[in-house]
Amino acid sequence: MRPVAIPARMASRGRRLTTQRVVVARALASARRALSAQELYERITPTHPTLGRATVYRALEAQVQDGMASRFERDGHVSAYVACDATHHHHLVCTRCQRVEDLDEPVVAPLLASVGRRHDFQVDHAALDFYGLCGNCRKPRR
Amino acid sequence: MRPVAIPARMASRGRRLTTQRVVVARALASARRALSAQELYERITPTHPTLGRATVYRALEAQVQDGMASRFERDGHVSAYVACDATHHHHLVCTRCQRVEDLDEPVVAPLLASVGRRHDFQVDHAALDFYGLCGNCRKPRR
DNA sequence: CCTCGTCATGAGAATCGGTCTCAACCTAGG
DNA sequence: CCTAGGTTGAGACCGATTCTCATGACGAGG
Repeated sequence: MRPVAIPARMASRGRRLTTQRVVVARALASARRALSAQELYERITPTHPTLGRATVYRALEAQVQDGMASRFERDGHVSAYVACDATHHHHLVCTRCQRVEDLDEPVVAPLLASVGRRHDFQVDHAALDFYGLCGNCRKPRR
Repeated sequence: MRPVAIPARMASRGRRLTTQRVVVARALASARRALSAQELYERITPTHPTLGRATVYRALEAQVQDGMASRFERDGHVSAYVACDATHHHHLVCTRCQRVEDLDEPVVAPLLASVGRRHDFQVDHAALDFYGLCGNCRKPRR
């Protein structure tokens, strides 16, 4: 599914490699869509009943810091996370099915240039994600 | 400051015109930047000590629904609000000083077109706000 | 300008993500 | 092995927002 060994990407900056973090990382990577910490916790609990809620939050935070995941704001003040590779890019998050697509740099670059030209404003690259409906969710429901 | 009579814009859809909502609307309109409900509450309390916190939240929600304000997500799962006119547009929110600039349709249109062309994805117009640093906040601090 | 049906309000309790605390534990380096 | 220091799990804690419910006010229709 994701040939890159997850553990290999978790050793950064004196961060220790623990089973818990690997479990969380695998669970997120295999989801292929945006999940909240709570949702992830519920997916993990059945197979790892002793893994604590706080550990999930901490593991997700670590992944975000290490560039292995990005965080989104979902409606209702909830954070959602998606696994992503370390090369920076932006995302299209479907607000209905939570599926995430990558949005490449060339698509957003003109926008940033345009904003810079018209307004004196530096858009935060890390905050540049877009929400909406994917093709599937836009089809008329039966 | 804002010549349009606020009360006149608050009568929509059988919504009652109460002093409390006018107070909240005026306070937000005169702020000219993004404020959280709590911040707004604190600005209102000195002059209207009996106005309840819940009322502020409800008034802000009503304003968002009626197109008199937009809501942003600030770090820490806090909502922030800005007064805006009913004609739709997007915003540049400075994450440091919370000042808000308007971003006109012509600037974002090419982006939406580009996304539609490359990915089958309909970006939610209402969710299209950008965060970053305004010119002022980007100047080197002394 | 009085009445009534509703919707709105205020105060505090309740929720609910998320974070913090701390003792026990484990990883990595020597 | 042994130690130092990052990690963990449980539960307490926090802070923003929402809910509850009795009371109060808006405003349409007499």
